[in-house]
Amino acid sequence: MGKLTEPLRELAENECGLPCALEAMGERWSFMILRAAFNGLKHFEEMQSSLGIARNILANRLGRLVESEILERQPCPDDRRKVEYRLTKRGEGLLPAMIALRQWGERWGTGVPSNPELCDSRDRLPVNDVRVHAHDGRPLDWHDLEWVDQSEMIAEAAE
Amino acid sequence: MGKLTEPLRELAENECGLPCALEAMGERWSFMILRAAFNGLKHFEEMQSSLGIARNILANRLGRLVESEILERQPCPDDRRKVEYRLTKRGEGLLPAMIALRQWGERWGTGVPSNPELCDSRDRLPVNDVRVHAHDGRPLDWHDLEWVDQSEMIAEAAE
DNA sequence: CATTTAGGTTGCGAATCACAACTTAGTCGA
DNA sequence: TCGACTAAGTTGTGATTCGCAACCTAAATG
Repeated sequence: MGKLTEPLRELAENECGLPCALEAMGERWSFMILRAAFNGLKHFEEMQSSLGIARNILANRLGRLVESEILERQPCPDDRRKVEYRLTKRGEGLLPAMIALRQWGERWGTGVPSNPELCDSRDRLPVNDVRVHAHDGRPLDWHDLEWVDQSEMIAEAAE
Repeated sequence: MGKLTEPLRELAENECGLPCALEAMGERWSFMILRAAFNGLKHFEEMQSSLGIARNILANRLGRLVESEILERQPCPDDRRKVEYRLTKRGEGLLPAMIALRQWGERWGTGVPSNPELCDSRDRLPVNDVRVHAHDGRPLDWHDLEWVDQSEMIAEAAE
C-alpha cells in the first residue's frame, strides 16, 4: 500500500469511503451508542444510564444516527411514552468495524484479558481476530495491499 | 448478541476494549491521519496539504498518536528540518478497523463504485469484505454472536 | 547572507460538549 | 380522578475543543 503513483494516491485519498463513514460515526459517543445497540439496548433512558452520557448529547447522537439510517426510531405501541431505537441493516454493517476496534483496544490497550469474550453462539468458541483477507481467504497485512485502478485492469485483460 | 444476563451485560459494556480504542482514535481527524500514514505519507507538510487539516490540529493529533504509540516520531538524519512519522506495529494493527470503516462507507455511503480498489498485491484481485469470522472461519453476523464468560466455560469443561 | 522550507506555536472567534434544571406527554396506583 | 412517577426529550450556561490565520525558529538552499 506504499506503491502509489501520484494520480492514484490522489484518488485513493479523496474517493474513499472513510470520510463518509466518519461523517456518520466520527463524533464522540457514536460508537459507544452503536455498541449499546448491538448489546440489545433499545431505549433512551437505558442508554443514558448505561453510558453515562449527557441527555442532550445522547438525543443529538440518536437523531444523527437515525438520520444516517444506522438506527431506526419507532414509538412503542404498548407504552406510548417509550421509543425504540433499532439497528438497521446499514447499522448492522458496522459490526466488523466495531469489533475490529474493540479487538484492537483489547489487544493493545490495558492488556486486559477481555472477559466475557465474544463467541460464536453455535459452539461458544471465541471468534477470530478481524482481519483483511484476500480474494481466496489468505489473511493480508499492510504490505500485501495495493491500490489497483479497475479501468486499467480491464485494459490489461483486453490485451 | 442480544442474549445477555444482566451481570454479563455490565461486564460486556464496561470491560470492553472499545472505550480504550476510542480514546486513541476517537477524535476528529485521527482516522484520516492514520489513513494517510497507511498510504505512505510520512511528513507534517505532506499530511497537512493532503488532508487540508489545520496545522495546530494536525500537530495536536500527531502528538497524541505518538503518545498512544500508534505513530513513531523520528527526526530525519539527512535533512534535520524534517521529521518522519511512521506506523508502529500497534498502528498497523488498526488496519482491519480502518478498512472495515472504509468498506462500510463505500458500501452504504454515496454508492460510489470505489476506484481504485484495494487489492492483494500478489494477484491484484480485490480483497474480501472485512467480516467477523468464527473460530473455524465461517463468517458470522450479529445474531450469531454471544458473550461467553470464560470462567464459566472452564467450569463447564470440568464437569 | 537573503530566501525558502519544515514543523511547529499562538491568538481568537465559532462550534461543540457537559452538567443541571425544566418540560411535555403518557402511565400507574389508590 | 388525581397525584406521583416515568420516558424522552429541550433549554440555559459555562468549559472545551475546532478551525483559521498569523507568527516563529531552526535548518537548508542559492
